[in-house]
Order: sequence, then structure tokens, then C-alpha cells
Amino acid sequence: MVAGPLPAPSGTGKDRLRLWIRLLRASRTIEAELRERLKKEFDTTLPRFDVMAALYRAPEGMLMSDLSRFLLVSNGNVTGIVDRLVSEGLVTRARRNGDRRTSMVRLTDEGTKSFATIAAAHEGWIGELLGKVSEEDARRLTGMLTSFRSNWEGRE
Amino acid sequence: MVAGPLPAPSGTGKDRLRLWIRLLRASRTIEAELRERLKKEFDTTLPRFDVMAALYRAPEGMLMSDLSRFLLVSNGNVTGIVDRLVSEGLVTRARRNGDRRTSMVRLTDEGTKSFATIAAAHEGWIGELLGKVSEEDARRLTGMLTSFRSNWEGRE
DNA sequence: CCAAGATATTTCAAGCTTAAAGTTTTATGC
DNA sequence: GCATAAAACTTTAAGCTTGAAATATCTTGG
Repeated sequence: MVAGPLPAPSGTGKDRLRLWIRLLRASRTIEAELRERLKKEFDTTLPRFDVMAALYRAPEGMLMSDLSRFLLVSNGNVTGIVDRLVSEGLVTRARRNGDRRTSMVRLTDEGTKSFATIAAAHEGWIGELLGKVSEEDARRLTGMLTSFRSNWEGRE
Repeated sequence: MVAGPLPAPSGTGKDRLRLWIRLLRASRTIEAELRERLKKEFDTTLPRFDVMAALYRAPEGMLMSDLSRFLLVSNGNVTGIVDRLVSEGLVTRARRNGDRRTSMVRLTDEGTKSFATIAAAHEGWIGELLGKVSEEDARRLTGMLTSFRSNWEGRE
């Protein structure tokens, strides 16, 4: 065989490591800002917002396991957050006839109304925080991240 | 927040919101994978790794406030993580002559050795997890994220 | 039917995280 | 000097997070 110079498998990992660090810092910076604003302006938290956002897209409701899969967090975690949302009257757990292990989690009317308000502010904040990223860059970056993600989907 | 596209049909913010969601999902996916491997292979955690990584770059040591600023986390948070690292013998708090409020936090020899091992594995993992991102894309993406960050530096 | 396994969820212990309040030490204005 | 403010850090309470163990329910092969 005419084995040419091997394509240096890891030799160039430096740029990827740098990318990861930037990625992490960017998302942490934005996350911190969002958390602070959610707390200050709506007296809520990011995890609660995440759960409500997921439920908002699913008027028919979601199972606990749907939620944890969609949000990329553990089962036990969702239990606690939903417990608190239920106790605040924003969400309900509806027992199902068919399978008594599960329950459909849904936004209440109050939860829906509350989320719509917060989501509008949230979208504005993101526009502001990412204001310096041009729409074109945003689309290109999104594309890169999407292809990255599809590389990982279904691994866990 | 790992929410899907919100129904708000605001014309211009849409792409940025989508970008934010992708960014968050990507970093959470990678973070989860790293956390799991750190636990399984080295019986440690991401926050511990982050602190040790910061200290590794600063052989002369860092103040608690330096650490919390650099890592983008709260003061009290760093206190707990450093406490645990100290109790494991990986880090020391050296009282300073000048200012008795502060102490220099440094890696111990054991901590340095331990971190070097873990960091090597970590760099390999990142190379693997971001393997589908070309080096060129990685550099371009890093550039975008860097300019974004500089937009925010000094705001808090 | 029913035992054995699979699923869906909750509980638990340990650790991470923040914001706010408290402690100790240093710096400053008068 | 010395009261007062500022700075560096720790403590605290509440909530988030995970992985593992426990519970309850459903499914399936015999």
C-alpha cells in the first residue's frame, strides 16, 4: 500500500477545544442574564420557564418522560419542577384512564396566560442579547450547530 | 432553555431565537456527556474540573474572587467547590501576609498531576464530540462567539 | 392466570447554584 | 485616630441536578 502521511487524527484538536470553551462561555453568559431577568421581572426561574415552554407547544399535554427527554434533564429533576409548578397552579397532572403509571402534564389556563407574557419578553431579550449577531450569521451558526446535533442524536 | 420555536411570529428575532435554542441544546448535550465521562472515568465533576482548569493556568494561584469572576459563577458557589477540593487534597488555600481577608488558592502537586491526566482525556473527548465540525468552521464559529462575548464584557 | 420482566415515575442522598445576609479585614474621610 | 464605607469571603435558605434505588403499573411467555 502507498500509505501517505496519516491525516493527523487528533493533532489539530486545539481549535475545537477553543470552540467548546467559547460555546460554553457564551451560553453561560446568556443563561445568567436570562435567569436574572426572569427572577427580577417575573419572579420565576429558567427551569420553570423551560418546562412551561415545552408544555406550551403541546396543548394536548406531555408525559413526564417526554418532558425529561425533550429538556435533556433527568426524570427526577422534572418531578420536582412540575411539583412546584402544580403547587403554583400553573400546571396540572391529569391521570390517564389507560395507563395508571403515567399522567398527562398540561398548562392550566393561568399557566398558559402567564407563559405567553413571559415568552414575549424572553424573545425580546434574546433579540437584544444576540443583537450583534447578524441574521445571516445567526442562520449559518444555527446550521452548523444543527448538523452537529444530528451527529449526536439518538446516542443516549 | 431547550424550548422549540415559539409561536410569536416576530419577523426579525426569529433567527436569533432559533440560534439561542441550538446553542443551548448543543452546550447542554456536550456538557451532559462530559459530566458523565468525568464521573465514570475519574470520579469527579464538571465544576471541580473547571476550578482545577482555572488554577492550572495560574501556577501563582488565584483569589476566590478571581475564580468566581473567571468561571462566571457566584462567590458562594466557589467556596463550596474549593472546600471539597481542599478536603480531597487537590487544592490549598494559602493565607497571605498582605491582606488577611484573602487567600491564594493553588493546585497541590497531587492536584496538578491529577488535572493533567484528566485534561488530556478531556481534550480527546472534545475532539471526538466536535469531530464533525471542520477546523475551518470551528475557527469561524469561535470568531463569531468571541465577538458576541466582547459585546457583553463588562456589563455585569 | 401469573411470574418475570419492562416501563413510568417518584424518592433519596449528595452535590451544585444563586441571591442575600453575615463576618472579618482593609481603606478612607474628616 | 476612628467611624464609616468598601472589599473579600463565608454562611444560609431555597431550589436545581444527577444517578441510583424504590414503587407502582403494565406486558408477555407459558
